[in-house]
Amino acid sequence: MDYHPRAIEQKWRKYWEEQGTYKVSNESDRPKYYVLDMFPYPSGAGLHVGHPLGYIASDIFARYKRLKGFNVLHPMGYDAFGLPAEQYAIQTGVHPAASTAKNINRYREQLDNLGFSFDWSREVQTSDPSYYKWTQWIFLQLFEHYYDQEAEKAMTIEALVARFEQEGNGTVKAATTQDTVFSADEWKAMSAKMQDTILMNYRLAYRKETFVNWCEALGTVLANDEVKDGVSERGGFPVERRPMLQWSLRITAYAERLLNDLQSLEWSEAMKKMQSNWIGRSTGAQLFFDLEGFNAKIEIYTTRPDTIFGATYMVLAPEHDLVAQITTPEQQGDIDDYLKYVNSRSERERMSEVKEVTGAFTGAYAVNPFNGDKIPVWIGEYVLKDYGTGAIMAVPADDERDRRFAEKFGLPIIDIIDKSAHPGATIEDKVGTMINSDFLDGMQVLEAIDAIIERMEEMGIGTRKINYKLRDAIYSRQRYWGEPFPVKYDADGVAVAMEESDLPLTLPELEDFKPASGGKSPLARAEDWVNELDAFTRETDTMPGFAGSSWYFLRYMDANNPDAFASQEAINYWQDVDLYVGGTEHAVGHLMYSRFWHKFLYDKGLVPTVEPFKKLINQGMIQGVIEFIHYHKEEKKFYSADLVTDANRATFAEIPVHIDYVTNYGLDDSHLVAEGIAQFKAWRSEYEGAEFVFAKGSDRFMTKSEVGKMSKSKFNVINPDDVVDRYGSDCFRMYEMFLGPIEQAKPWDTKGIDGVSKFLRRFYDLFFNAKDAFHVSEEEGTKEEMKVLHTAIKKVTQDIERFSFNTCVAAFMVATNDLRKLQCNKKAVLKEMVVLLASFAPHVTEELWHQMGEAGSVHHATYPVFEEHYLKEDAISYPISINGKKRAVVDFPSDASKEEIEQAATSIEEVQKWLEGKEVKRIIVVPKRMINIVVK
RNA sequence: GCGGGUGUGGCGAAAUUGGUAGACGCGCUAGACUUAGGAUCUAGUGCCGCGAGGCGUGGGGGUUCGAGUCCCUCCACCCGCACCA
Repeated sequence: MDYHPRAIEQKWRKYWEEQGTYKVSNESDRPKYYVLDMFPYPSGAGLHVGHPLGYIASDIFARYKRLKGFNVLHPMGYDAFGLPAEQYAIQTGVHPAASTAKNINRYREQLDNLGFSFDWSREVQTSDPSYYKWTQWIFLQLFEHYYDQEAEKAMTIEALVARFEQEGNGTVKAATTQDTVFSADEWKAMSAKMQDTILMNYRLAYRKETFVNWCEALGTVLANDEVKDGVSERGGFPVERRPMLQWSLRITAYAERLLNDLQSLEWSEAMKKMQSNWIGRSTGAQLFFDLEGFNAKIEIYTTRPDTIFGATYMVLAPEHDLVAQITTPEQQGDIDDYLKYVNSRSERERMSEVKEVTGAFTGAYAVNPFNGDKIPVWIGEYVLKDYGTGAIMAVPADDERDRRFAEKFGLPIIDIIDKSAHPGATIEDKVGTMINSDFLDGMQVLEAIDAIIERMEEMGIGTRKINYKLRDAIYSRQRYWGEPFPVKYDADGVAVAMEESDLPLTLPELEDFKPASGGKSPLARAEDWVNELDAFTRETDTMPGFAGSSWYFLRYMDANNPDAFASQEAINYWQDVDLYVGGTEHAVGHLMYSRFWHKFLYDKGLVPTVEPFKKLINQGMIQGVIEFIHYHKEEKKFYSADLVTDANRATFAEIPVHIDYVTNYGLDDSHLVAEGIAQFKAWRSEYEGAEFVFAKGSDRFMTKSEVGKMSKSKFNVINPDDVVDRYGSDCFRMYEMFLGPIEQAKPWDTKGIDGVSKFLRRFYDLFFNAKDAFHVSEEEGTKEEMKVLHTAIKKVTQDIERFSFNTCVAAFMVATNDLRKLQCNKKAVLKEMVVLLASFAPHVTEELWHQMGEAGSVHHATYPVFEEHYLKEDAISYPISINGKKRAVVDFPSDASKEEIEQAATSIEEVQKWLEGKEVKRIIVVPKRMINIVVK
């Protein structure tokens, strides 16, 4: 019987939809399991074959868990706010909502074509007001909370205000940028605006001045990668770093918990490492240096307080507040020049030219608190404003960067650590004996660190301090297509939260999506909307992309709830995501923010778990193959790739060819035949007359293949729909899994798909007799058949559990080939095979399930049980011992006669006899493997 | 520079705790059936060798009766971070 996947697949997809086969309830006595994919941004390009890899893997796992008896939540939705739709709107005038809706429809069609078991009744779209109402709501919660470091959790601003009224802020230990202390009376005496300013220093969502790349000529803020050589990439206008008032989220308050809780997660080590590096915890000391002639101190952070006797200069970040105050008149010119230079450089340039040493002397001197030495104070861009205190003590003897700086500017270097006992230690290794360091002399580095911190604390000039690289997240975007802030400002500019009952605050309609003047969001042009409230104006910035995606996994639990972001019953039932599948590109963005929001909601008692994503699998990217042909620029002819040599390569241009024209595309043997050449000429009419020089002695025209991203501009996008049309989605799903390990990046190569296609046909054929009629026998399976079945059950189950889907497909192939050889048509065996295969090939298994006359859906069946006795190699063990030392065991098949065993045993003894006189060192017998006799 | 990973046939890749390296698929070879074969089926296929046999998991060294797997070292490629004091 011929296998016609398209007809079968359409039939069952319709059936599933009608039957609501994949609808999942929040009430079940089955154990819950939550399988989640990172939801896509619906781009205009649609899906290519690389996108579904993770979705297929998670779908297989979700189906497997369902068959195993779990109530499985497996939803899908769209991260629908984003820049591309807005750019498209600016160019074409098409409203982002319209283009997004169109793209979502296209995505849905493509996803539906692959037979996923999503429960679409729970679909979410982050740009839908009924969804972003709750994004705004969570933002307001962040706004109304601060982080209390004693309670180690978020607490309300209301409670904070109450404490300020009682005792001021001196006793409050909080994550804050508030650096002055006030009493209760002082607090009460403050103006509302003043109080608001102070509270902003505590709120988890707060407004502050942040440095951005400002382009005056374009009237907008530019992202780092839009700035090149200090000018805008578009237009070449000057760009400066300028502070702007922006919303931020105080994620740093959660740094310690975000770091500590990593260890409980089943994520790859690489992923956890990326997160912990991003958080970047370090321990050290914070201490003050007096400034000579000023009533001010420089506060610095160092992980190496032990090296303080080698501190021969200090460096402030160029943006440091003290710079203006302490610069001497003689140095003012130098400093101004330097600041001008620094401002002209984007953050990216500062990062990319790490090796270059720059700086300027302020003319001021600090005083070493331990020996009274005068230390010159410099500024330099290698000291970052946002890390530590934005100021360092420089120890050129023990820090690579400080040394380069000292060498360039001729500053003194004092050796303070003797590393002669540690050959091979680098300049920054914390080993060696202290020298030239007063009371630290003779100590080892690690004891010296402790000793000096103790001394500093006694002297009251410094403290032990933990620092993080993690920065607060800037949360404002000057864009239209994002969530509006549910915040209004009074005449004093005090931010006031909107009432929950007024949410959602929806986006106003606009026709022009270009940024407004002064770097403002296009929303600023919706004046009616901005000013529609008496005595208040609205915030015109919108939230960034990660806002909506930081909590969507919770919405799926109760996606249509109008009264809460999800009901407490739903959240308590589903708890958290058991398996999360997505790309590594979100390692520190989305995954960090989601963990942060989740922890905040946990503090509020709104979610029962500390972490949102228990287990994480990162699927590798599927790349494309880019095919080039060689064009001889002078002769104006195309040459087959084998004719291009290193010697003549320069005379050729490489022209990308649409892969549809290439036969056997892939890494070897890809070529154009006459038809492909005709297609190419029709496509690129400018080459219509060009001659093609073929490979030697062949009718082939070789191309050059390269692995790269699939993209429209490389003409190498493979649309899954085309593959599905030809082979069916069961085949496509299995082939994607068969390509290789799920976490590994690999180029797409359609060539091997025939193998999987063949497998499916053979599997299907098992159910048909020689006359092509459906026929399965009611007889019991033979011992041999049952062994094949149970080998498959065991292997497939193990492999699914460890996400080794490629070997799983191989196991299906082996079993099918074996059953074919056995000419097995026993229902008892085949029915189990159908269920086993159902997660991978949902359509054909459903078809066969029904053909066998089984009731309901195969996807509600019970996963086959593996019974060990079918696999057991019945064996008798016969122990032998040699030289009284090693004990070994030889296994014989159970049908071996006693005589055979005796004989084998004697033969071993005979070998032993034969070996007499020689010293047998050892005999190792590995059961069913080998006998290894070692003679000395 | 730092951190993480990878390296196995012509290709994609397998290989529980160290135990017959190369499962499975592609490709290739031969054959069968066919008007035909880019269909299907059967057999073969790591390399060298007629053979017996030898050699084989990036290179070199080590531990072990035994190493793709463990240790040291070097090389190549990929990914992430990048002046974090």
